[in-house]
Amino acid sequence: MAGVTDPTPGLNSEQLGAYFALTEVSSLLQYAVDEHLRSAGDLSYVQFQILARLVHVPGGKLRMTDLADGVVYSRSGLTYQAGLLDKRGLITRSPSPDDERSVIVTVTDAGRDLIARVLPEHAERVRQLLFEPMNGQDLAALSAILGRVREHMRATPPRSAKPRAARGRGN
Amino acid sequence: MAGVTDPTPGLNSEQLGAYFALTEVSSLLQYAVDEHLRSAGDLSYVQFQILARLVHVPGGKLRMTDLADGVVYSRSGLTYQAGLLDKRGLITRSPSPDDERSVIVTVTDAGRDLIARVLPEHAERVRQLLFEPMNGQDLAALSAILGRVREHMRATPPRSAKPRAARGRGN
DNA sequence: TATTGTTATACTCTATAACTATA
DNA sequence: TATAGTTATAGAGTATAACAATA
Repeated sequence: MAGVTDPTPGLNSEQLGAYFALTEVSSLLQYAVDEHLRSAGDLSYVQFQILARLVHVPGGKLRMTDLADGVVYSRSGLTYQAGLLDKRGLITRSPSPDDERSVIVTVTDAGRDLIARVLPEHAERVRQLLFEPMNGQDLAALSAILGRVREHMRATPPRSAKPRAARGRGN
Repeated sequence: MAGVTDPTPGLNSEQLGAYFALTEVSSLLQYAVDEHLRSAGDLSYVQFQILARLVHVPGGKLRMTDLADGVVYSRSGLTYQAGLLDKRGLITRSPSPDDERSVIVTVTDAGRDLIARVLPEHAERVRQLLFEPMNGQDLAALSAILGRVREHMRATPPRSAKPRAARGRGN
């Protein structure tokens, strides 16, 4: 490895390799999953995330802000996506009784049906691509490591952090 | 819908958790890295990838097709990005002497300088976000697992695989 | 004054298809 | 006929800023 890859400052070659592997794996996975969601349900990944979140939540209702918090979007981006889902009858939007400023998003039956129809194949793709070459030990290790990294990232605002909503305690 | 997370068909809850963790980690990492590359060098991640690839290759030259093979783009997408880099004087494009159909892309000194200027902080961000919460054992495990998954994914075309270039031996 | 959400707008990126030229 | 690349075009998605309404 001496001649081909010059040492990247701050990362040794093993770290660099792991970084690239992570990048490529998630990129390929994303690509495959996107394609499936679009062809099977005419959904972008973001739309799928929104619906899936709503389906997983008791009552199937969330405020726009809560949704925006989960997905990394700008408010306007979420409004745009919610508009598309609304137009297709997969969600409804109505003002919150508690706080007239807020908008409550609710999955419709059609939205639930769509997720139910799409999810099995989605999961199957993920299983086949990501988990097939792993044994139980691998899975446990990966979970532990990525879980820790996720916590770390959540607590490490990217240097110029706008103090948004109230994210954990990071501020 | 029994409890909070209903079991996703095809994925057990540990797999589901690992999948979400992977998604979120790479998404947050991507976000942070994108932001840095744009503010520090006015580069999108794709443009950075193109330049970095060229810098890493002896001679700093690659054919368009070779570049397109690395990045997942369509040819036209690559042409577009290369056009932007060309316009900024970071690469040059010239017909190949061997094959008049091909275009050889070459990094300019300005391109090298830009990468050299941007790379240290890029690496530092990655190190801080991704590797800080890992010990040597974690890194080794992650590398091994992701490396295996990557091989598996490369060899597993997403069901409707166009027989492109000549990718490994998959097709 | 701060928060929630929408709208208008402008921009980036990506893909498809048609096209040129070389092999 | 197949390959390499460009161009035209059209569409999706995102962010910013201005805005309205409520707390």
